[in-house]
Amino acid sequence: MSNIVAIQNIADYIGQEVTIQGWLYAKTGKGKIQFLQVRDGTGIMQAVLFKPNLPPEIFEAGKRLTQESAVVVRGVVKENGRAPGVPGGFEIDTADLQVVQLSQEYPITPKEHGVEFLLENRHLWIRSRKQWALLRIRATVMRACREWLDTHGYVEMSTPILTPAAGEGTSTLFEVDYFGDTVYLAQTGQLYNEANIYSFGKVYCFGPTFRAEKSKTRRHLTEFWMIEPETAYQDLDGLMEMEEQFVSHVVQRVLQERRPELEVLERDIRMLENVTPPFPRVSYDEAFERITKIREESDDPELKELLKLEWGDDFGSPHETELTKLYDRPIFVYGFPTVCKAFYMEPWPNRPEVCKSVDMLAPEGYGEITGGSERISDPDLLLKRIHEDNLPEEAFTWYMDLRKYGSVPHSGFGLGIERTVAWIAGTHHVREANPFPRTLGRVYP
RNA sequence: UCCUCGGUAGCUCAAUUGGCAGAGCGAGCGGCUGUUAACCGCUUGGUUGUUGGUUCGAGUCCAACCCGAGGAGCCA
Repeated sequence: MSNIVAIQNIADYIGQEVTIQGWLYAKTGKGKIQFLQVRDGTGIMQAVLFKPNLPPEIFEAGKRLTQESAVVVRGVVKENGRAPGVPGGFEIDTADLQVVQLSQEYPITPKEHGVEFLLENRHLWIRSRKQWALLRIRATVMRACREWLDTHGYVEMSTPILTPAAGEGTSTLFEVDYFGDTVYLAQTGQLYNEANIYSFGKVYCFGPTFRAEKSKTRRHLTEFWMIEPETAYQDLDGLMEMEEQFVSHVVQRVLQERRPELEVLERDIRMLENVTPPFPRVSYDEAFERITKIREESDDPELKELLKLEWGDDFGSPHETELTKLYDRPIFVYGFPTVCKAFYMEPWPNRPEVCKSVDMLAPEGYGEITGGSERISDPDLLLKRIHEDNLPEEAFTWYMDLRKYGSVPHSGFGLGIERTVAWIAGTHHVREANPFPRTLGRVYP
C-alpha cells in the first residue's frame, strides 16, 4: 500500500504514487475511460480509469461503482487543468481500485432537490459539496474565535446549560423536568460570565444556546451556538474596539484558510476583504434618522410599511437591512433605548432613556451578529432596574452579590455562530450553517 | 400567533373547461478514449398529504385537518 494522503495536500504529491481513502462523489465516462470523483473529507479529486492500462476486473468494478460507494484508489498523481475537484486541477491515474462497500441507491442525486427533501436527508446532505464547504468554514470560524480570545488573555469558562430561571426574563425558554422541578435550557451564559470575570478577569463561554421563540425566518434556529466574551474594567468604547478586532480576525482567518471552500460556495470575497478595523459607529439616534429618511424617500408602499418606526422601537430585520446597505463592512449601532434592551445595561450618562448597548450588524442583509453592552456595576441602580422590569429579586441574589464584592465597570457580548458563518459564507439560510439544525418545525434527523 | 405560497413516480416538475396520470433526472441493460449535472438507444417506475362531501366521473370543485417553506413579531 502506497502513501495514504489527504486530497487537500494533493499538490505536494505530483508524480508520486498515492492512496486515497474515500467515497465516490460522482462518476462519468465513455467506453474505455471512466472518471471518478472521489471525496475523502478534505477535498474532492478525479481518479481516471483507462481500460487498456488496467486489469479487466478493476475497470469493470470502476464502471459499476454507485454514488457514495466507499473506495480506496491507488495511482500516480498528475496535474491536469481539466480535472474537477476541490482543489481542482489534479487527478489520479488509477492503477488499483478497491471497493470497500458498494452503496445502495443514494437519494441525493447531482440534480436539483427541494429544501424539505434535503432537510429530511440532512444526515446525507452534509456530504454534498456546498454543505461540506460551509461546515468546514464553520469549524474554522469556531477555531478562529477561540484563537483570538486565547491569545488575548481570555480564559474559557463553561457556563451551565440547565439553569434555574430566565437569564434575561424576556425570551421564551425550553422547560426541562429536573427531578420534579422545572429548569430551563440556557439562552445565555452571560450572568455566569459576570461572576467568572471576578476570578479570571477576561473570560468567555462557548456552547449551544436555546430559544423557544416561534420564529420562522431564515435567521432563526431554536438551538444555535454562541460565543460570549466578558471583560472586567472595560467600558462600551473598549468593547467596540475589542469586537472589531475579534470579528476582523475571524474573517481574515477564513480568507486565509478556506479559499477553496469559498470558491465552492461562489462567495464574492471582496466584501470580506473590507472587514478590517475600524467599523463605522452609528448611534441609535443617527440610525433612526437615516432609516426614517430612507422610508420617506422610498416609492415602495410595502417597504414604507416595513420601515415604520417610532423612537424607542427596536430595529426589525427590514430596518437593519436598509441601514447596512449604506456601508461596505459591519457596523456598530450603539445607544439603544433602555426600554427595548435588558435590565442589566448601564444607562447613558445624563440620558437614562438610552443605555450603553451595542449591536454589530453584518453587511449584505445578514443582520445582527453580535449583541453586547456595558453592564451596570452599581448595586443600587441594578436593584432599581430589576424592580422596574418586574423581575423576581430573589432569583438574582447571587448576581447582586457581584456588585457588593469589588464591583467594576465591565462589558461583554454574544456572537451567533450560525449567523456569522452564513454571512461569511454568503449562505441564504442559517440552518445550513449548522450540521443538524433545529428549527420551529424540525428536530429530525 | 398572524399573513402568503406549496404538497402528483425515489427526486424536480407538468396535467387545458371536471373526462385514459405524463416528462426529465435517478435506477437497470447496451454503446462510446477526456468527462465536468456528459451523450445515444431500450427497460423500470403512482394510496395525486389525510378525511369527508358534490358529481355519471375529482389530481382538478367544496369543507375540515395534517405537513412543509417564506415573511412579520421576537431575537443572535
